[in-house]
Amino acid sequence: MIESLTRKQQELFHFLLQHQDRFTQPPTLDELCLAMGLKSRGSLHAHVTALIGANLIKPLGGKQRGIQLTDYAKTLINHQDDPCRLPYVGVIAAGQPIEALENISYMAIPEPLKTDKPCYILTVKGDSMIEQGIFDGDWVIIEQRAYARNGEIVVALVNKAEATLKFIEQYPHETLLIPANASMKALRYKPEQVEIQGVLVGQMRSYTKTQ
Amino acid sequence: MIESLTRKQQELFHFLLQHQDRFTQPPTLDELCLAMGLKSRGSLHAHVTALIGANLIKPLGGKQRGIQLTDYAKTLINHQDDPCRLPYVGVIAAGQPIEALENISYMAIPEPLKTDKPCYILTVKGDSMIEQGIFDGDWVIIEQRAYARNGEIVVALVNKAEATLKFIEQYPHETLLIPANASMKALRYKPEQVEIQGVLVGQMRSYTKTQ
DNA sequence: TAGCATAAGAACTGATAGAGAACAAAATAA
DNA sequence: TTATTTTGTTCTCTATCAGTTCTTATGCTA
Repeated sequence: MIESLTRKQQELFHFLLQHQDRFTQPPTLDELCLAMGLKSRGSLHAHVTALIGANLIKPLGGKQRGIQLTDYAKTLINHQDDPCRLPYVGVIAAGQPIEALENISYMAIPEPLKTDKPCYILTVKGDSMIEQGIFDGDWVIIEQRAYARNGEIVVALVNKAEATLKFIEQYPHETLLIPANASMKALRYKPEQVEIQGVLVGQMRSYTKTQ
Repeated sequence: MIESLTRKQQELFHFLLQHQDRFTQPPTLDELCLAMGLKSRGSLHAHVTALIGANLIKPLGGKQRGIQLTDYAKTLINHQDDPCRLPYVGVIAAGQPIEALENISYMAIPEPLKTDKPCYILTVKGDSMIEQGIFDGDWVIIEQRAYARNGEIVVALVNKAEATLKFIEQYPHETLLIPANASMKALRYKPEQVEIQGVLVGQMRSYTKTQ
């Protein structure tokens, strides 16, 4: 996405990332022109349109409310500026798609619980990993990647519909998703049915909120 | 929600947030007009209506002087969770005193994993709490206090020598320290043998460092 | 040369903001 | 109670603002 931007477009994007706190309200084109030393809204608008195409800022559908970064763009800053804060994106319950939140919030995460790759946080619903010490209501930190080694715990999207947190075993003609719960069985799929969305790298639990 | 507001509407909302203490009673439209430099109540009223539609303020049932921030709006204020840092003080292994570190280090801890009382962090050694999802090598966040309710998980110092992480049950003539591990037995002590050093409030695990 | 990125500026359109009038409901004073 | 003032609500009208779409122009590079 970002690679397809021209130099000026990247410059604009980085400006928006770095100064997003500076604006209490989303900036107007005129304000951005002033800030970037341009004299014409029209010129800037072309760059803005490119950023919208790259899914970095949101179009506001005819409204006049300034331009806003997308959630996707915000995850990018996060990795650049403040490695300790990760996006909390929603809830993962076995058999359901990940329930995404309207407003992504950020949590400060201890350095050892994450990797230096992009990560995000989910809340776990269900007991499928209970024998691995992952309980209903725990938070998990997931490294965003599309592949895994056998024996890793992954966020897997099955049939493009159901998300689940399981051990994974991948063989040429079969992919197994294995719970850590004696009362549940391993699930067998064709490799193409299973899409890996991330790998477990950390886990957290609060004893004050849950009980 | 808040994104659906126009600039002026957001400005009004922020004004209300910042000056909510300033008004002993909810402000009238005229007072708000004065404060925001408007001359017409009618203009302001449109903004107020928009904020009501966004569930940010509520009218008080037809009464005058009615506008108040909603609970939802108040949650937006204290949303700034500063990454707070807790001291990492050492290792707790059942049967050993807490092995204190020479140099105490600090870790950034997510807000929900701690309390607003003083807390500290230990590394767990051993499997005595394995059925509670607390594994060898996990970090635990402990709220520093000298008392506990029955059923809480505590850091207990036994005979002023051995530290351990267990469920506690306190009775007039007996204190029980109960592991969460079917292969281990509960330990019985006289109350004066057991000193509580803190109560478990959070737990964390890294899957990248431990395996 | 053609093609692209960049910029300026004009012109257009719908969104937004504000003033003021008029009226209704509520609060206050008599 | 009644009369008066304050406050909330609805409306119209107008001016301005902000996003968009143009055209034009200037470098730069393959």
